[in-house]
Amino acid sequence: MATDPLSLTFAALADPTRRAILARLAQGQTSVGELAAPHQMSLAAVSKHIKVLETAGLIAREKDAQYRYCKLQAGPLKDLDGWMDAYRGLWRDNLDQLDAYLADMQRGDDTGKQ
Amino acid sequence: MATDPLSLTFAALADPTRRAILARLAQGQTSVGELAAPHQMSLAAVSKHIKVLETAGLIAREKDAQYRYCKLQAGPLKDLDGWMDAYRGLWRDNLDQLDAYLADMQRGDDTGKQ
DNA sequence: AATTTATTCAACCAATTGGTTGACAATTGG
DNA sequence: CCAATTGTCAACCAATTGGTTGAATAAATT
Repeated sequence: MATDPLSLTFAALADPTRRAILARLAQGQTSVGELAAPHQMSLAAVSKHIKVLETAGLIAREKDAQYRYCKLQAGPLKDLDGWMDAYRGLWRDNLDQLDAYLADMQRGDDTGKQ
Repeated sequence: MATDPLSLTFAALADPTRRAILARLAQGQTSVGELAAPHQMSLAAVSKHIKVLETAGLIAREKDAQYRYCKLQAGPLKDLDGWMDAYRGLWRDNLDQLDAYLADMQRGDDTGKQ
């Protein structure tokens, strides 16, 4: 796998379990055990997922007694949002094309397709 | 790998070569050969990358003579943008916290950290 | 018809992923 | 001190990834 920050972020998010963990953390920080509870896999497996998120910079850990509290870090998400900036205009255009196409269809005019 | 649409999209984007291909396609449609040219790997390798993007729905192919023209499809990017909606408020908050922290530091006031 | 151009397919390879289990470490509470 | 709780680490496994090369397909050109 590529190790540049953006690739790490995308790769970390390419898993439903990890996205669920992130969604949970969006509500506030929690321990690894609580994060693992909803998932039907071993604690070790969730621990690995959390490490992937941490490596991507998407979460940070804070140690308190025998607990490791995880909290979401927005930085990489913000970078991802920045990456998307280059494409946002594009799907607006796409929709415009679709609108034009549909309008043509309703008019029974097919010159719009060329 | 998970096969749900969002996971496919994130996974497809978790590679610099594939993001470069997408960036190129944002300028307009091109053949596989032209997409491959800037990359120092075999054409077959690029062809595979393109298939990954296609499977994720990020590009579509149109056949013309012996060429396959690829064009960007914005749908999955739009979905990704929608997924981000749940997190955008969050990094605004994070930045606010950072601002508050930095302001405290400058004032020599550390009560803001608790 | 034969050749060139453009692309994919198939087989292969090393490295990585996502899961398992069992052992280990750290901390708390009886 | 001892036991329970919380989490990580290490070894292992099957499946997937990202690359290679060489053969196959399809259309254009000569």
